[in-house]
Amino acid sequence: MRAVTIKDVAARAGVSAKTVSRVINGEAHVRPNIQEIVKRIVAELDYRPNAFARSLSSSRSYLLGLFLDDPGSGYAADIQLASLLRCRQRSYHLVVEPIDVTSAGWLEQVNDSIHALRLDGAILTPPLCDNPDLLAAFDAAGLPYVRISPSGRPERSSLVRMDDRAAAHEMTGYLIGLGHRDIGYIKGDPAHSASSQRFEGYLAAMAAAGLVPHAEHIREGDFSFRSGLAIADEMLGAAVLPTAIFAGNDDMALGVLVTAMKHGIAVPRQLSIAGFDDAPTARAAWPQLTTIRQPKAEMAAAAVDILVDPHYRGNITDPGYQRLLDYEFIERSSTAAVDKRP
Amino acid sequence: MRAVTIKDVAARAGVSAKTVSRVINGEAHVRPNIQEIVKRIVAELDYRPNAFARSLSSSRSYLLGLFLDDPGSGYAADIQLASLLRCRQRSYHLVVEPIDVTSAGWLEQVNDSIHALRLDGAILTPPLCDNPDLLAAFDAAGLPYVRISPSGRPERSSLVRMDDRAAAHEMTGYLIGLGHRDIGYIKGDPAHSASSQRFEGYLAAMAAAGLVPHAEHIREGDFSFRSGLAIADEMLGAAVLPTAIFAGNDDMALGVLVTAMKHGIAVPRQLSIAGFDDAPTARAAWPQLTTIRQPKAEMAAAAVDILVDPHYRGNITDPGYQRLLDYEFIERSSTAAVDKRP
DNA sequence: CGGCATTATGACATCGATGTCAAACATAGT
DNA sequence: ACTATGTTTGACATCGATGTCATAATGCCG
Repeated sequence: MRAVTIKDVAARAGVSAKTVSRVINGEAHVRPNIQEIVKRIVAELDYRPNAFARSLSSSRSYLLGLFLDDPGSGYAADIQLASLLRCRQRSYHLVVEPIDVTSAGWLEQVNDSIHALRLDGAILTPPLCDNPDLLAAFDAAGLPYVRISPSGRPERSSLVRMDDRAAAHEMTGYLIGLGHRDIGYIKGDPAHSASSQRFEGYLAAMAAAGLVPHAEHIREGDFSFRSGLAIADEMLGAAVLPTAIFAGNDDMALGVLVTAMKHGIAVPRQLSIAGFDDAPTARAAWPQLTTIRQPKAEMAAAAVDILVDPHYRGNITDPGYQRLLDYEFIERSSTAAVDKRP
Repeated sequence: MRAVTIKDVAARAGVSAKTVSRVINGEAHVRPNIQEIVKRIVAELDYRPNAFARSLSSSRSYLLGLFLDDPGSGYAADIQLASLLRCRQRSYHLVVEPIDVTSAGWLEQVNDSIHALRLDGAILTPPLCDNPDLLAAFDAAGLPYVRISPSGRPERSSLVRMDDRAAAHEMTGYLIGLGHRDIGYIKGDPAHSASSQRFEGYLAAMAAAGLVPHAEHIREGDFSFRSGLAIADEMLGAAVLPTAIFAGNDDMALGVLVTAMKHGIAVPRQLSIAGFDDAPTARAAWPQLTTIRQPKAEMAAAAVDILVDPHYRGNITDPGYQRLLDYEFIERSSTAAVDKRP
């Protein structure tokens, strides 16, 4: 029942443990025929290197940490799955670390993980990627990290993002193109930098079309379905209604959708609704939401790639380590040309 | 920048490394005043044991594996988060392993994880917990595992579950109590044993009330929103409509809800809809779904507790290692007394 | 105060891999 | 044939903790 070790393989193959190690790690300087023999024995014995022993001696852990703020969200799930799969391809493992910055001692917990597990790298999702204390802890530990969609400071670390501003600009332009002039906007959680970037895109597009947003039709939510519900309830109960509402994410857009139904407002005939994120529920809703697809899987995979890249350490300013990925505009049935009839 | 090791602590405290080890692991036979000194030095130097070294020498990895079939689902997210938090409390770490049993070489991948990481235990979620190949792999490796809601074979391993049958029975009884007689049922994915258990509960409750289900109103979906949509579309387009539909999970129930809206059928006045799971979307929908809350977090935590219990190894038949947790019936607004008017 | 059980402590081997370095071997050039 | 150079190979130390076991210190008793 004892596990097979490198020595067993070495003995059986008639070579030293070091040579087996060389073959396994694809190092140079091993005669081809010996390589073959070793590989055969490895397969025969079903040998698998012990990750702990390897980490201990090589001081690499082959472990990446994924730090999440809200692990229950669909966003987190997508990022996690994609990173996991990419890690597997690169024979790394992923350790998921949900962080609750409101709990006492959270920083201590982060340090525990970093040091006990000797992580080789970390992936930070919003809004953690903008938390100065957290970044300081990583810097102090000398742990390389990649931020996904951070708010700024590109010089601080490598990062992976999409252009939220441009996407929101495009969506707003699309609504304007449909003939909408009074377009409401629901901002997201101000803790997320994406919220302001998206809002800026909206404002810029409105300004470019010479439109002035109706003050009552610009609100701030927190990215939750619930906040979408509440805000829409106020907005749709008022005297003057917008003909379109652009929400900072799909969850809030769905809140608007449900509220519109409750108020007997037909979507998209009387009200167009646009979201952001392409959450699974965006497709599940009826009518399906027009939205922006974030390249979440691609961002996660790119983050892993950067961290495991052997040339990576240190040179974060290399443009290859500052990736901008493409979003996708998705037109579905929650938006339509403005209804001209009185 | 070199990390602090146990030797550093030992030297500074004027004791041997072994004594430091004893203090850290709370072993007996260390004089109280020495314990204090060591603890002080540990804090001063901010020492943290290297998990790899510890695992290597103790042949315990302090790692638990969570094996998931559909990592994107809300169910998976809930289980994962709860296990993660409990692992942290017990100073274990969790490695999440999504398994795609349709992909080639999945079993090989599982074996890799088991052996390379030397997992101390595994948590299996449905439907993986019923996969004979997977269980065989764990047994062969001598890896203890806890199954969450398995279909049966309680003698095979310790397990944690709730009574799906009783819950479905209760829900059906509740609908009957509201005056419903023609209650449709949408079965879940037959690969999940919960599907049949819930269906049995439904059948038993109907039989107990002397009701015979309308053959056309019993269908089989696959737990997806989409399948709920399709099935409801057929059922609600027919001549004879049920007055209530009980779906095997919330996603399908939501499909029914959306379809009812599309057909202009008022919920719950003309049609009562009940779900199962208490998915987040069940509360988000409008009207909110009447459903059954599964004790997912409690099940996950219990699974972790069992695995890290030092008395655990082997004696799986101990009743403490076969836990049945309580579900909760949640009445919301998608169900109502049957409308007597013609 | 001596004898004996018990507690406290540390020296040393060990877990299973990789890093270092020197020795053995091969190849080419003169 | 004899260096000079480069390629293969393995012995041994090492990573940082814990397990084992021998020994030192202590406590208790008559």
